[in-house]
Amino acid sequence: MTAPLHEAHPAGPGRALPDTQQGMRRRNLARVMHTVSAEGPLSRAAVASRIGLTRAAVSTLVDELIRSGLLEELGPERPGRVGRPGSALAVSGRGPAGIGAEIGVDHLAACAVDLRGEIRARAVRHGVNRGRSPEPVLAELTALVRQVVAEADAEGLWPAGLAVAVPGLVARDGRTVVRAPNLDWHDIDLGALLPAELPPTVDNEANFGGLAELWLGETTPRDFLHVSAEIGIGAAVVVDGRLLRGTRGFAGELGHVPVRPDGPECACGGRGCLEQYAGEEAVLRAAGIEPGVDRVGLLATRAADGDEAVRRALHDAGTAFGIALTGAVNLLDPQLVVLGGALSGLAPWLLPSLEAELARRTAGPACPVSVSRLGPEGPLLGAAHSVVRAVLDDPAAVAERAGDIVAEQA
Amino acid sequence: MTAPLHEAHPAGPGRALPDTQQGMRRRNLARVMHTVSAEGPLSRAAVASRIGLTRAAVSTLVDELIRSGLLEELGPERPGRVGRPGSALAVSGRGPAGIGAEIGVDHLAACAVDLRGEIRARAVRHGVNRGRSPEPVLAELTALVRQVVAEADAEGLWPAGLAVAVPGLVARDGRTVVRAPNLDWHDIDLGALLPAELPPTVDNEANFGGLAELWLGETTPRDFLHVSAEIGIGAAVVVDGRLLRGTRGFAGELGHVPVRPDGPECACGGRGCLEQYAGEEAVLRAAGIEPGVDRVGLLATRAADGDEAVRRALHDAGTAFGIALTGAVNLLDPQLVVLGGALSGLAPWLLPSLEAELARRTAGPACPVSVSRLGPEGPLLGAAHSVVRAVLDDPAAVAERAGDIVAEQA
DNA sequence: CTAATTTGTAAACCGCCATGACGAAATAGT
DNA sequence: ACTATTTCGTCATGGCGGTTTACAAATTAG
Repeated sequence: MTAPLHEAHPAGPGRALPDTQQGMRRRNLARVMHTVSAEGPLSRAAVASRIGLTRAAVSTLVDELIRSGLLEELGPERPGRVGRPGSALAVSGRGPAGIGAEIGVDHLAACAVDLRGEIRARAVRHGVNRGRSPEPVLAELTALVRQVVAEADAEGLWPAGLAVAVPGLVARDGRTVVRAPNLDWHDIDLGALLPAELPPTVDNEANFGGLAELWLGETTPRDFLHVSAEIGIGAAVVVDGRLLRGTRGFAGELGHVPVRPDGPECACGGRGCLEQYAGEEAVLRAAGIEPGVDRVGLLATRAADGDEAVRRALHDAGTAFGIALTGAVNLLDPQLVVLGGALSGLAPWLLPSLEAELARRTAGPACPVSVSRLGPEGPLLGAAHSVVRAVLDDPAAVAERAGDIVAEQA
Repeated sequence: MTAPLHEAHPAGPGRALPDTQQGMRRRNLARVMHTVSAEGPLSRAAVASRIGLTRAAVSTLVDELIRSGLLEELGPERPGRVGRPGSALAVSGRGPAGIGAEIGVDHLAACAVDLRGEIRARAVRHGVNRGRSPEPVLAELTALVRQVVAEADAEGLWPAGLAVAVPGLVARDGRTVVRAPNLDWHDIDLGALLPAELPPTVDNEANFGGLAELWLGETTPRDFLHVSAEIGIGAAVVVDGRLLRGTRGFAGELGHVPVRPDGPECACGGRGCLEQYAGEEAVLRAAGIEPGVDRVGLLATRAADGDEAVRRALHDAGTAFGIALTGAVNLLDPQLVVLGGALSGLAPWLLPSLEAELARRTAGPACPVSVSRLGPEGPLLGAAHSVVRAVLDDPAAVAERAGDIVAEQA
């Protein structure tokens, strides 16, 4: 599996894959799953009218999905409408689960999400990972993953895949961490260090955060820019509901967009990159936060307390964000910019100057900016959900494995 | 027809369209057309092996396409290989044609391109359009289009659609020009002013230029940024072989990416936008080119002659491009940046500083920059080809109309 | 209690591609 | 020269998948 899971079926005029009846069946199975997943309990007739197939066709599709354990029959609906009530169908709460994991600078986490999107198991382990070598960290993470898988198993769930969010650049192979500055990792093949029993997918935490916003955000459109600043400043570019990865997988490096071309030097080789003004280090220094633990938390506290130096630092960071985002908005014309991750907590003090700068530099109405409500768990949830989406995108692929599982249990 | 023609069949997991056998047939017809179009004369067996269907299936598809006049049988191949030689199939040089048109600041143009990609008719009319009202300009353009259509008709071609490239922002409806600063047009519905007998599609000239690069460029990848500077500085963002349009259709506005946040004021409301350093006006002023006709031509001549002021102006413009492109490359991670339009002629003097700036600001290998070979006709060709692509993308839709045409002729 | 409406399913049907067999047309080997 | 081999295009058959049509079941409206 070289391509990320949730792009298992990249459709488009470009592909030269054959179009056979089996493919049609698979796509229609996926369509049923997506419809039921997105619009809650639904009768066969309701599904049929939404996806444009006949009731009879949907019946056979649903039968197959129920046999595979991906859908469940909840029983007759209780309608006030005339006519025979339908039998409500819902995505199964047992069967395949998506396993998400996250490698943070100071924590590790894993969780299991069922097809309904419910978190069914989770495990967190705090501890500084900065500077540790990959092997012990991955060993700890593997233990967490196994723990979560075991918990999920106890609830009748089996792992359909594992997705890992890391704070760094990940190659398009979905397993190699090219550069994770805050861990000091370079060119590490995580695929080889993760539990062999699960097909793992690795991606940037900003990307998974953006996907979480796309899939779980309440009013998130299909075209937006999700900005997060856990470590470096990263952005997820979502276009038409798809994540833009770039040729090498490095798209979204907002942190190194030039803000002042003659500004301070940056580790990337450039000068005046956004990170020099709005990166964690830069802001903490400008705010006069002394070294210690949870400096970002302290930053938020002091900002809330009205500390002038802190407020000014955040104001200036917001201005820098505004300049960099002006460029991004001009290039991409997104429907929305979402501030996620650590930024969401600092938004009250960042937003005013950010929005002012963006508005000033935009002809006509400026791109709206909102704040994510997913909190710090966005990347972890996005990772787990990416596996769930892969199942919804191609239920037939999973159904085979599900059959094996059922056979084993019998 | 609200969506641009060449996106007639937007496929993807997001769509909720039914997947029936008719749709399958249509997609397979499209696959045959694309394969034959892209890889020259091909036997049925060769097509079958490329698209993964059986020879029998391809036979029936090809029969249908030949009956519709979209494919032609060239006769037996002359191979040195063993076995019965195949019968070469080629895209028809008669039948549907794409009509492209361009509204430039000082010219109008139209052309007809057949399914093979050959230009079969063209018409140009010089004359300054800046400041003229849309109606007379569109009337002239309509005359050019009718002339081209008549020429094409004489060669057995009928117009399958009309695409118009304009130097300005176009709404996503594909007909409204929101803002064309160099024409001084605002919120003009070109759809209402164009020949009613043809379904027109309007788009930004930078976008069509980028699509021309994608479809006609010799080594153009599927992920690139095409920069053109006919009037303002525009870019076409191509991701995975698809043009990124943005929510409102305004994506690619590279000219208003901030280069120096405190630089000179720009008409867009911002300061220090790329256009203030690399826009036509700015460069001409810095180069000391006096008012007159064909100032860009003069610029190139003097640069070639070694004029120091001109060279310095272009060097500085290249630096500004480098800064703006650094941001774009960090955000999009394209495989290539292509300089097109007027920029290609000035590339010798822009490239060195541009590439130096880009390389300096990039960690690791910098994104390669190349120069388009399409010359100033890129947008016009891209427009005409967008209609051709629409035919290749859904031959069944055109086959119906083709049937009508044949019936009329009989 | 009947009529109307809607749901889910079964049987017959049609369209599309796969399979397998065949003649046609070339090359390779004797 | 003649045969064997290979490849091409086509035809008949079959399987698969969604549609159409019909019908029983389950509800509401009158």
